[in-house]
Amino acid sequence: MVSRSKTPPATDPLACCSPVRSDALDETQAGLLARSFAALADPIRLRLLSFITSSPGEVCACDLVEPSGRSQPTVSHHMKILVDAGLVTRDKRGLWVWYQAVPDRLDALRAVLG
Amino acid sequence: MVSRSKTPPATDPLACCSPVRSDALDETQAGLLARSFAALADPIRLRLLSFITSSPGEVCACDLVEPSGRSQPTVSHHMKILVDAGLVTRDKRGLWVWYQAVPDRLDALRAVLG
DNA sequence: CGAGCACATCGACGCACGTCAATGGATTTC
DNA sequence: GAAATCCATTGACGTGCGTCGATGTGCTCG
Repeated sequence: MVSRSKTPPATDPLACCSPVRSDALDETQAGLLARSFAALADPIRLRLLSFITSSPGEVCACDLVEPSGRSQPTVSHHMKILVDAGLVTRDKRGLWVWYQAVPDRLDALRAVLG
Repeated sequence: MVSRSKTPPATDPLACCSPVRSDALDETQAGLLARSFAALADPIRLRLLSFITSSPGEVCACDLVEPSGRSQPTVSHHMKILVDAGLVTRDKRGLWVWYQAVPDRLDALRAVLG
């Protein structure tokens, strides 16, 4: 045990002050948000998301493999992470899979940074 | 080699279309941004940053250990990651270390999401 | 039905991350 | 100078991630 001192002698004008703020993130909130940010913590996934958000409508998976410079299984793996994070929707029509961004989720993440 | 087909038969109205957008993220840009997002991809770091951003001024490191629920070395480790990512500044005055958020870096990350 | 295509899943491999106890460095106070 | 305090660094451990080749699944067309 150590019996912390916390907030040093108040006589010192440079002493520690605010014990902690009240409107901070909850543990569960932080866990969910961290999982979403983790989906953005990879260059390939950032580029994949960029390809999708910079397109007006949907984007076909077949158009993501070549510009990303990764193998098809790797791209599929990363797209699954983006979909599981709720940042992108997946819609299979016929042989092809179409991806679309989810603006609400992106707004939620933006809100945490501001 | 595989000689992909790319953009399937144009006769099909549901066929693949946009090959790729032009204003997408560069590889180097994506790498730098991913490192910043990786700093937010951990619940403890999100809470630490939340403690700082929700405070009006600076926050003493001694006031971060207890509410985070982690050991002192672990908190120091995570704060170093936040500082290296440029999201927080570190200023040692006397025995104590004071942290402060960097709004410009947070704005830059917000810009990528919108 | 059978062949061909688009995409997902599996298995395996390195490598990086989160965590803590123990230790070290720097600074103030006596 | 010695003791005490705050914080950073080290070393070690388990776990998860990124990557690819190989294989599986579902769909379309002849």
